[in-house]
Amino acid sequence: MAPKIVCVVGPTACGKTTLGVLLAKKYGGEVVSADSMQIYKGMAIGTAAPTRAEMDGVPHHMIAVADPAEQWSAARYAQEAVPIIDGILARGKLPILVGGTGLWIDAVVKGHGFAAGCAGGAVRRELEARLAAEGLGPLLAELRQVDPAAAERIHPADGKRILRALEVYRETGKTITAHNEETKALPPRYGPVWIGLQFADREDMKALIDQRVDRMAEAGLLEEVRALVARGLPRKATALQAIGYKEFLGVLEGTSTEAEALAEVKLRSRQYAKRQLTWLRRNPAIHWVFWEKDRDFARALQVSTEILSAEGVS
RNA sequence: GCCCAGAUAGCUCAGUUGGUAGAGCAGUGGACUGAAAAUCCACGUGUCGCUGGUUCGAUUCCGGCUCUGGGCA
Repeated sequence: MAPKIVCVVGPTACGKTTLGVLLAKKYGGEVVSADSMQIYKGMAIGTAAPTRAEMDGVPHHMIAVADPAEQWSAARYAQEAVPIIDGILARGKLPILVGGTGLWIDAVVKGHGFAAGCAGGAVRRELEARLAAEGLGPLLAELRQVDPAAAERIHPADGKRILRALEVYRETGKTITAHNEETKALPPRYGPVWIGLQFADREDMKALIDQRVDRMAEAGLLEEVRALVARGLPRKATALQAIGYKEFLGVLEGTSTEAEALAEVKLRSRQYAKRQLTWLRRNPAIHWVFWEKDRDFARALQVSTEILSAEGVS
């Protein structure tokens, strides 16, 4: 029987952090963050990483543990998060996975292993160079040769996935299609109880996102970005792809005003939240807690408690 | 007050040599197995400012009006 863990999910700004802490305190748990940007150091403001005060004495893992110059991946995350979760279980405590990066959570919960190959690897670099030189056509044709199923499944414009499919074949001699099938058959690592937070009205979510972005700016997002850049972070670093950072970089470089950047960050955050929802909606196991106008955490905790006891967590 | 230019999708605009219109952005939905805050896909009816006129037919041409820019007073 896979050990029980709790997963708190939902779009950005929906209150995952707060509910995670409340649950941890109630159940004697520890929070493991599953956030592809909070993982990096020096990005607390723009990623709305929990502060000391917000953590409220609850141990948090996988936040600000990575050098922003590095590029982390779902695979690397899972590699590091799984032992931490197992450690929490071994101490007789409840692991609470809290985060907005769906793929990362799945990578931990499911039996998934990722096939070999990684960003910056020789094969990847070679394929990227070919993509730049020849365009997608030849790569897609090659994929059709080695893995017709993948060529069929992946959209012909999705360069990233075509590239990865080819990479897997080159690195392992096995198709990504075969790899996915094998990995799908693996038993799940954990027995997750999914709690999803979401606004009943999209407008309320928008209002809260706007408010939160304004607060980030007040809290010194621009200075945070400046500090990252001052450390010599390369422009195309994954960490600088984070919403808020790439836009405020423009302010530092003089290509946009702070007001423009602010509006852009709000917009991108909204679109990001929508993508997160699309990812989560296909997971039928999630128990959704819908916020009305305001986020009523007492009620959310109450509902979560009922869900957890129904699922046998105590 | 006069002159000029605009007024078309939520926004910015294109267009129709007269046969009721289409891009980008936004929005909505979707995909997603080592970049995932990434990457990619699908979805376009709106009194074509109002009102007269010409016309078989006007969003398109003509007149008037309203509003918005800019200029002259």
